[in-house]
Amino acid sequence: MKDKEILERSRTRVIDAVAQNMNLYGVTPSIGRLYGLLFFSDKPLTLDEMKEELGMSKTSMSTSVRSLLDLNMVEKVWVKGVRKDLYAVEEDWYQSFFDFFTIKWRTGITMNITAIEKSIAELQEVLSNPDTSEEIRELAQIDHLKLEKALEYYEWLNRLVDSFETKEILDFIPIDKKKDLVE
Amino acid sequence: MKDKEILERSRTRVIDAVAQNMNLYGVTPSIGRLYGLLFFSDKPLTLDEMKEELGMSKTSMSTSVRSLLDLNMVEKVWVKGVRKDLYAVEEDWYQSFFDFFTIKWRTGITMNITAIEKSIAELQEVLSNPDTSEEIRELAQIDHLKLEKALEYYEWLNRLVDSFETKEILDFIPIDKKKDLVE
DNA sequence: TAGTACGTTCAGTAATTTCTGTACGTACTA
DNA sequence: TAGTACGTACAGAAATTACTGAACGTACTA
Repeated sequence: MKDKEILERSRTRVIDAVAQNMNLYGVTPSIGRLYGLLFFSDKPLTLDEMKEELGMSKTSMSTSVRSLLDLNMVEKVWVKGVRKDLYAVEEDWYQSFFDFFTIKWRTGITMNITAIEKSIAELQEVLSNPDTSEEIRELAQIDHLKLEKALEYYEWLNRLVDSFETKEILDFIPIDKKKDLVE
Repeated sequence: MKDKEILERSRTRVIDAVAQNMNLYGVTPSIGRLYGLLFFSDKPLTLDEMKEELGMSKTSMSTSVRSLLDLNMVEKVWVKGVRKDLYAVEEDWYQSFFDFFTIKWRTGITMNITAIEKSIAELQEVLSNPDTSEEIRELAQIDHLKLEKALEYYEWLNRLVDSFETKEILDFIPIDKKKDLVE
């Protein structure tokens, strides 16, 4: 049966590409392939089915699915009468994209802003002290300036992530290609 | 000398945060710390200075700097009379951000679009063949639909990256906080 | 031209990450 | 209540990635 092979190959090609792409975003290739499997599956899958399909351990399936859940890329599905946990992909890829980067970036941004603000405060302390030597004062001033610029950048990034989280970015880059239609 | 320590500590804190953040984007912590070092440095550094400062091998410095160069986050600086190569950070963090994601994402997007288009073509081939069994036809149709949706998503992502590359995103999310001033 | 200073290539090593199998806890079933 | 089916923690194994040091090529220097 040749056709079946063609379908299979067409899936595999896309799954590989998607997995590689997700890997670029810091997701393990295995997790990426699992996502691909779920993406093409016509029904939610159990851990055992995934294990079977990917030839990996159940433990791996468990932890991988959990990662995808944490990123809101996969959801737990409840089906009457089925005892095993079932999982399916979040169908809306835009939503997944926004969730992924909101979740992933927000932490980093917050951490950076906190660190920078703390350091700025320390530098200001040094600068406001009349006993500070001229040499130190100059160094502190330079660093202070750099940190202020960095802070501004992270605040901008925060606003970018806001526009992901609220989906307002879609007002600027609409899904519908005809962006300039309104004008 | 207490003040010097404070300055040092304030730098280290930010460098660590930045490195951790970059790690989130798929950059090695070592490379992140190197970037931090260059960020705070008041002058361009040589490989030997970096090696000294970070306590790592020159080989590592060479490859790490190359990575940062590839991402346009660091640039080679030429100074009259200095034989060694000198490197400094790209001062404009927004530019670095845009370059980073343009470079990193574009490849993945292109790869995915290619793969998806190829698979779609194959599926259409199967679908247009009158000998195709009803069972196969149905499967192909479902996959085809999924791939069309995925394609739409990647094309959207491509437009998002376009807005990074052209910096048009700054029209929507301005660096200057007062976004709604014009209205 | 020989000598030296530099950056990089490459093969091997170290460190980290990912994966597996066993053991365990919980919840449903008879 | 005992038994079974399930998901997950955890420790060790396998695979991958990051790092190093020696050797090499190139270009400047005397």
